[in-house]
Amino acid sequence: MKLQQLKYLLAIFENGLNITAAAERLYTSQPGVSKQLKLLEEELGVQIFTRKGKSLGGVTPAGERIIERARVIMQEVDNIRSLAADYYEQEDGSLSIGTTHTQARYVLPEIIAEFRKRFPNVGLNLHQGTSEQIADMVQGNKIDFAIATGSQHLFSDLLLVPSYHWDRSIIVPHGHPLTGIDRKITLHDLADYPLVTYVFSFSGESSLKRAFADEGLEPNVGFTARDADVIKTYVRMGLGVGIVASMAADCADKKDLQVIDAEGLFPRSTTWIGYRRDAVMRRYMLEFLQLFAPHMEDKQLDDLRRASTQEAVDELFHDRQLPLRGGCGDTVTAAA
Amino acid sequence: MKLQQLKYLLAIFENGLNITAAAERLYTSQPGVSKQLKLLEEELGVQIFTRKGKSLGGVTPAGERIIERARVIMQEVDNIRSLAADYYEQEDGSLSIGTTHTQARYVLPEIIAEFRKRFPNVGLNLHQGTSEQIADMVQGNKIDFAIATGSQHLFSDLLLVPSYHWDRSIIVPHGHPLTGIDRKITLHDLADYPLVTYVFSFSGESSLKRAFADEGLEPNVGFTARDADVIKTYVRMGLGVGIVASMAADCADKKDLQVIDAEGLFPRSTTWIGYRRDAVMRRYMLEFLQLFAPHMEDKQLDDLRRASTQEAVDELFHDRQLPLRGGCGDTVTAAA
DNA sequence: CGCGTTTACGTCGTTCGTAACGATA
DNA sequence: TATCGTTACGAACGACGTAAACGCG
Repeated sequence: MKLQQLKYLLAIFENGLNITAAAERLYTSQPGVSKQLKLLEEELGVQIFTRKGKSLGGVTPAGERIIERARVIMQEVDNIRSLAADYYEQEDGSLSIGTTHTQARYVLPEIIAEFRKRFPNVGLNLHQGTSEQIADMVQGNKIDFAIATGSQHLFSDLLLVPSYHWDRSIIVPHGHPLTGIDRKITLHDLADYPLVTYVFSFSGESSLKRAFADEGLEPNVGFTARDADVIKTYVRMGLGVGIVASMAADCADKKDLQVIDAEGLFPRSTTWIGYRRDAVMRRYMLEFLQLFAPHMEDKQLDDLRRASTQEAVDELFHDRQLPLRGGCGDTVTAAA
Repeated sequence: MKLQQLKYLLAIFENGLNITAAAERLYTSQPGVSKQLKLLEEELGVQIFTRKGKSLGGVTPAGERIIERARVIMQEVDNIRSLAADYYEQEDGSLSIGTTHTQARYVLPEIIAEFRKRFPNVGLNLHQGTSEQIADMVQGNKIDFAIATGSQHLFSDLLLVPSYHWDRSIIVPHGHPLTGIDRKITLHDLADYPLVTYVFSFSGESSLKRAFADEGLEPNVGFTARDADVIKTYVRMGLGVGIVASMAADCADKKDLQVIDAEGLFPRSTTWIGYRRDAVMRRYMLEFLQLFAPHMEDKQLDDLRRASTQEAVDELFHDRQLPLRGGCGDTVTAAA
């Protein structure tokens, strides 16, 4: 058995049992991959894939279990490489982050700027998507970090570090009736207008809808979009009242949009950053983590390295104040 | 990086950083091992071992972590081989068991006889030792199963399956005063005589001493030995009253020794069988497990396969009756 | 000078890529 | 006939073992 054979095996599996495609991804010849697969199967004495004529048809039960194990092995091989590179004090490498639009657009820019300053030789890849798509990226081992809000159930392979809280903000065009109310806006006020907000996540229920339902109200959701910029565009066009993450209520928008703080109207959300529980983190990854969750002290970061279960991670933060991010993406204050 | 390099690395480490010894164990040439180590270090860009002149001096911090990971990898490689061999329906292989004298001498013989009948082509290795020695065997990955009583804390790498209970028996020469007592023997009765029993485990406290202490008595332990056969010999010589596991109060001894049941005098003990939590079990291993813990039904065996934490294993048995083993090694009855 | 590691080098087996072949839909 | 996997073969590479050199105690 050779590591290369296991690598080929995984590549074949991950390319839909197409040896040609796997060979291309591996930058090698197709007969080579074919042969190594055959050698592996011969050595083990089992078929890993069923054959449909000459094509691969499916994965045998033995194959499934072998693939599982091969995954662990390749992960550990990567870990050894990471470890070594870190001890070698090499500050190059690459960092792939899967995240949602709000984070990518309103929160990460300054963090990434700072990170680039500290690690100019680390390549950065930002992969944007829905929670589900990010979960897929995790599955395929495409990203080092996932950053999202809620949807914890999709990320059982990751350890999630709670990073900050945020509330929602209401955005309306200047002169909108809601701006005339001089007391605190209520859900009842909002229920009168068509709302423009985020597409509800496929999984997990919408905390927005729930907030209305708890007051016996039915929100009039006129339009949903995946990202705040689209929502703002439609709000500008007078299509409704926008409800977005406070971080997305950008200062720059105040020229043509009015931002109303909606703190207290909806449950506060918590954004987390997650990493594979079985992956070794390079030093620059730890630093990124600290940039993203700056409330973490060095000691906690160190404890985090040792934590291997979500419970252990939660334990580290359960009595901790997380920062609260407000408009313009700034950290406003510490939340209770 | 190659699997062979990792294998060599571990061999060097396990042979006290002596490359020559490692090469011999690997049935290969010493320069080959030396070279592969060097190549690995070069590829990773870190020293794994510190050098003392030309000899290896110690393990670097990076080396320690790399060795840890390499262990996992080699374990998974073994797992893949095991899996494959099982699917190939090969009923050969080998089974190494680490256990104590009592098990090896009084309990395992008939189990092993049955096992050999079912799997004549599986090589069997019985390694006998104290709990501590067995723990070392586990550490060095020398055994597939460990069988012992108590000492759970020594075996955190294993999943322990409780297998049966047993009580102690008192053995005395014929005509000993204790045989004249026609009520149930008490600890007070025993305290009058010098006792001959097992060497107390280094770790964990002696339940025997504790039982006496709970009644305000101080036992007069005259002599301790590691195994029941030695104890019996000294009891025959009139050196004291023997206290041994009931299984060891062999029927054959009744010619010259009298066996007095001590049920209730001392806390009941539980013998378990343990296997590495990260190892895949071959079919014959599962069957051995079932032979040793026959109260397990097929369904439980299947659940066991999936269990990955000790809690999950305990859960499977917490409302289960374990068999009770009595004199002559027979299973007497189900315990409450 | 013995012990253990590294270096040097010739041999042999393996991997790789190209090219040709075979099978399937 | 297009797609995909296997077989065949020569070139390049890498692993292994022997022999010899080196460093240390």
